[in-house]
Amino acid sequence: MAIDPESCCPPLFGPALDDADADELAATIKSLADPVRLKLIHAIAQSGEGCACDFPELIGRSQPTISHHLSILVEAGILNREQRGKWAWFTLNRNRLTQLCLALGSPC
Amino acid sequence: MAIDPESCCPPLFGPALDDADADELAATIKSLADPVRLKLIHAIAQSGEGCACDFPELIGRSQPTISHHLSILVEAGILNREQRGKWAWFTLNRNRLTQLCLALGSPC
DNA sequence: CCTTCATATCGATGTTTTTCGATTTGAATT
DNA sequence: AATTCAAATCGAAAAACATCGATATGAAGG
Repeated sequence: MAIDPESCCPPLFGPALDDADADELAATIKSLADPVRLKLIHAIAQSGEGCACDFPELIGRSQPTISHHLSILVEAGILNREQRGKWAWFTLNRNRLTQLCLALGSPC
Repeated sequence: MAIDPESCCPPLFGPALDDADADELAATIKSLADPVRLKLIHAIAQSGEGCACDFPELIGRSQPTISHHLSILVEAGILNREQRGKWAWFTLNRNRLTQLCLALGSPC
C-alpha cells in the first residue's frame, strides 16, 4: 500500500471531524483499547494466525470472555475470522491498522 | 525522526507483551478512544495550539467535562499543557502519537 | 488584600464495559 | 439422529467511565 506524504501527516484526521466521524473513529480505537484484546492481536501477529481454542489458556480469561473480545475485534475489522471444521481461526487485517495509523498522523 | 524498517512493521508490539505492557499500552490507546478527546486533538492539531477556554463552546460540553478530558490527554502524554496568565494552552505531542503508531506496526 | 475570572476538583448519576457461569448453537463424526 | 466438542449467546454482577452542577483553587490586576 503506497503512502502519500501529503495526506498522512498533519493535520490529524483530515480537515474536518464532525460528530459522526469522531464517534466512528473513537469506536475503532476503542476496539484496541483493552489489554486482553491487545494480547489477542499480539498472539495472532506473532504466529500469523490463531485458534480461538488456544486463547483462554494463553491469555487467562474464560471462553465466553475471549469469544466476546474476538467478536469486538472482528466487528471493528481488525481481525478476520475463518471457520475450519469446528474451530475458529483468526488473522490480522493489517490494512485496517495501517488505516488507523494514518488517521492518527502516522510518520511516513 | 528516522524510522527503522526492521523495527516498525511486523511483529506488532515487539516480541513480547506481558501483562504490564498490555495494560500500559491499553491505557494510552484508551486516552484516544473517546469522541470528545478526538475532537480536542483535532482542534489543537489544526491550529497548532488551543486554549481550554474555547473548547466548551467549540465542542459542546461543560467546562468540567472539558477539563477532565484535557487532563486525561495530558496524563497520557498526548497533549502538553502550558499556563499563560490565567489561561491554559495545549499543544500536541506528535512524538507520542508516532510512538503509538510504531507500536501498532505503522507503515514506513 | 480583595475581586475577578479561568481552571480544577468534588459529589452524584446514568451509562458503558468487563467478566464469568450456564445454556444454546453449530459443525463434524459415528 | 445421537454424540461430541468448539464457539456464541444469555443473564447478571461489579467496575470503570462520561457527564454536569456546585464549589474550590489559583493567577492577575486593581
